Amino acid sequence: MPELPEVQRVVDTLRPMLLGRSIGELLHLRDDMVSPGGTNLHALLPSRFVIDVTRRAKRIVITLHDGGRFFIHLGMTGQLKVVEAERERQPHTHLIAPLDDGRELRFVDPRRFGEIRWLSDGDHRDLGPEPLTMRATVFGRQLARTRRAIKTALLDQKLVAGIGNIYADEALFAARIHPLRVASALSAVEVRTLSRAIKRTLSRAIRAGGSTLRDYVDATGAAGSFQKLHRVYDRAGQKCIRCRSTIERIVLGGRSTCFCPSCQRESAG
DNA sequence: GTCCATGTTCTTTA
DNA sequence: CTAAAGAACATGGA
Repeated sequence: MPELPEVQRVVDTLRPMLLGRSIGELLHLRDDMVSPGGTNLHALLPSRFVIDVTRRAKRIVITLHDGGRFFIHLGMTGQLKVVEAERERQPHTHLIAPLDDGRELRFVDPRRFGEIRWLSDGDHRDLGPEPLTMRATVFGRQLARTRRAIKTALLDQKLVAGIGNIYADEALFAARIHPLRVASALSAVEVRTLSRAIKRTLSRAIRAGGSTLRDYVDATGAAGSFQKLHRVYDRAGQKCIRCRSTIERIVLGGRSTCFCPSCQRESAG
């Protein structure tokens, strides 16, 4: 469920519900979801209050009043919600943190690809620039260093952080760049076009509340609607909205990749 | 039973 | 060193 737009949406809806709230004794914690191993959230969270909720890449970062910080990564199926305490618990709930307003912060993740990580200083170092605010020249410098396919490069969180399978395909379509093009072989014009396409696509997706394919909801439980605006993702076999050609699907880096063979030509000419 | 899935990381292979 | 391919993690839906 979660790429940058979905995570941003969770942060935006979570922030007003958490700011200034203090956390009580944890009611439930599956501690193998917590890293580094051995981190004792039962000791770290209670009686502290939340002063900030932000996003870095696909991570939801919560800052406490004494400077302690942790993040939650939603993996594929994670949900982070604030609900009334008496609300029935969903299966696969791995964290329940009671708040001082009668509500609870809950983390639900059936596939358990997500994680809760206590942050020590210097974390996030392994992540590339934020795509919404990066300069095109920085992006270009990153791309120039790799001969991988551009689609594969976009999914590399060290190269640029926050893009996943949906938005990589959608941004490449918007920029009319074939997913198999060698990253370092893109022209300066193409790099700028792609940089802009990424920002525009992500911004539109955030405005639409993200893409809900199956599980994704924001912190209030609301689904997104950007899936209705997908041009190529999950549209293999259907007609391109721009040229009526048939959208193709290939497998790249183990991920399915959808593109329009006519709008996104493989040779630069 | 099969295949596929919005993510990340590790291993093997070239 | 780069990077591609495959598997792994765990669960559920079609």
